Amino acid sequence: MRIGELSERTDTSRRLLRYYEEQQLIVSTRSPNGYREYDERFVDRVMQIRGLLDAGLPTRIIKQILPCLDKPRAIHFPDATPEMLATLARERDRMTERINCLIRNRDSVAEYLEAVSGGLAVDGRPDGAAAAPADDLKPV
DNA sequence: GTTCTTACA
DNA sequence: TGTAAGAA
Repeated sequence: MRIGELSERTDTSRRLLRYYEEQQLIVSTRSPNGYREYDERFVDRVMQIRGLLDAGLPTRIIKQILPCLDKPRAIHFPDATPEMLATLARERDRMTERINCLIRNRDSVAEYLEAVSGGLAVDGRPDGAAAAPADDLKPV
């Protein structure tokens, strides 16, 4: 597929896709006309990259750990250098810190919301009816 | 019409 | 990251 389709399917701008490629987070082949051609599997790959980016990891780090995240279940100690393991552990801890921070802020906002709108959610829906993506952070 | 590169904000 | 220009 060309960049346009990958862009739509991953909800990522063409600009960003080219940038990711520049940072070597993804690769592509070229059609005779020069257009970038992507394999089906890159849809998932881009999604994962976005997730890591959203988690606050710099592209520099993502480039290093992406290969390992491809097959987390597989036992490939071969390329698991001590430096990389340390990096992963460090990033994991930073993620945990952010999650805790988000939870605190979410709870603060929720508390404020409940204090003002007596039982009526700001969006008009009954309390709790609104989607709460932040809940995905709880399991930590 | 879609994509490419380069460059600027 | 977005957007613009000029070419393919």
